[in-house]
Amino acid sequence: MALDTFFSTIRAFDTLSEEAELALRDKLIIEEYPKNHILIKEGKVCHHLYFLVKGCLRGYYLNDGKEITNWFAFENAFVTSFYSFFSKKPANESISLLEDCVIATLRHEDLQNLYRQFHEIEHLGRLITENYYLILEERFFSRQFKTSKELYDHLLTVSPHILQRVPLGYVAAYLGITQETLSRIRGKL
Amino acid sequence: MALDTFFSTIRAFDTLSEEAELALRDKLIIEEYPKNHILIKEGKVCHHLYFLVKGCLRGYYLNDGKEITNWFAFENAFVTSFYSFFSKKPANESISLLEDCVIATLRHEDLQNLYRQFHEIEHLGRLITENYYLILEERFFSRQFKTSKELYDHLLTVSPHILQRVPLGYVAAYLGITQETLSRIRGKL
DNA sequence: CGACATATTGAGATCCATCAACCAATGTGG
DNA sequence: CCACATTGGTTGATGGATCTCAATATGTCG
Repeated sequence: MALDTFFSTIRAFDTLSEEAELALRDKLIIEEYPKNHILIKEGKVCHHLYFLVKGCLRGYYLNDGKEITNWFAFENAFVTSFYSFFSKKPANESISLLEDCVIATLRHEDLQNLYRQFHEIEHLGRLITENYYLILEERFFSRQFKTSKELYDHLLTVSPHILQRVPLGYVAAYLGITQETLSRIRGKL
Repeated sequence: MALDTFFSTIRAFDTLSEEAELALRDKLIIEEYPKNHILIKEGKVCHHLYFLVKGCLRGYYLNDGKEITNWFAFENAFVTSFYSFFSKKPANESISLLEDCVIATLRHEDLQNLYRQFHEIEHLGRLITENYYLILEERFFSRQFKTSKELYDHLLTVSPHILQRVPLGYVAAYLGITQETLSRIRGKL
């Protein structure tokens, strides 16, 4: 079943009681969306937390009218505009699908109720949030201290298949450089 | 009392029951340290969460043998090597005091016990973690899309007094540029 | 095939790091 | 109270990385 990967992902953080797991499972909705579907639109409040079961997608900002891809996600990642989801304010970023995707959806309100009802789910939520904080911190750090070439090489070792699934321009933006620069970095090998 | 500012800070996130607040208060230790004291040393595991009651301090990395200040904190901020504190691995960064400081200290183990014992404290911990995530995300975003001058101007509106307390070089590193560049940006007004 | 997205390459401009000199304020020990 | 070191800040010259603009492949899909 599609939700198996969801539960094995969160089990890496902590195990839930059967009761809590059932309650959580009950609130998750599996949906399929086609490539290029807009999951979150900038300016709108995002009321859902998504878990990407299959496919990949990108988050991007509008800067001077141009889309700047800021991150992407692959299988088994939590996805949302964390800013909007946490703060209930309109999102600054949009999310659009790079492939056909299978996504598990959890309403903000349902999650809050689960947090309230199950201490262990709130515990899990805290651990996952901490983990995402560390990932972001690591990325911030890398941007500051590594050269573009190092960032690119590291990305390739972590996700060797990424260029088969994501256009070069998006990867470049993720690394904080332009597509032309990344193309040149790749050329010089 | 020194802990009043701590509790009014966390009350901005959520209120605790009297029982939970007392249990938390019981585990907090107020300490004073002199300027230049090293609160966290790179390479060591950080077992404490700190709350800065009075004073200011900076976190820095070593890069090519040089200290690069990555952030600083003022009154009413939570401070630690989040990486080390969350993951229990040796810290990548050090923290040193820019002024004499009054600091509330909470042991990692005590915090975990409080989390276990009080759902409401775990709830609070989740909210605060989410909040710190958003602050980091905002900072990451600003770095990507704003010019150094914009970053500097924004910093001045948020913390107009900062240059009275923090040497220019540290501020520059925080903004991701060198001291010389920041000096030039300031000159051209 | 034609249209549109994706990738490469080139040339000039720009921002900023680096290296180095210099200056002002402060502090310290003789 | 002076000589000197230390810290914090400014200024100048140079080079490197990368952005921008533009032209030109290379794909890919209806």
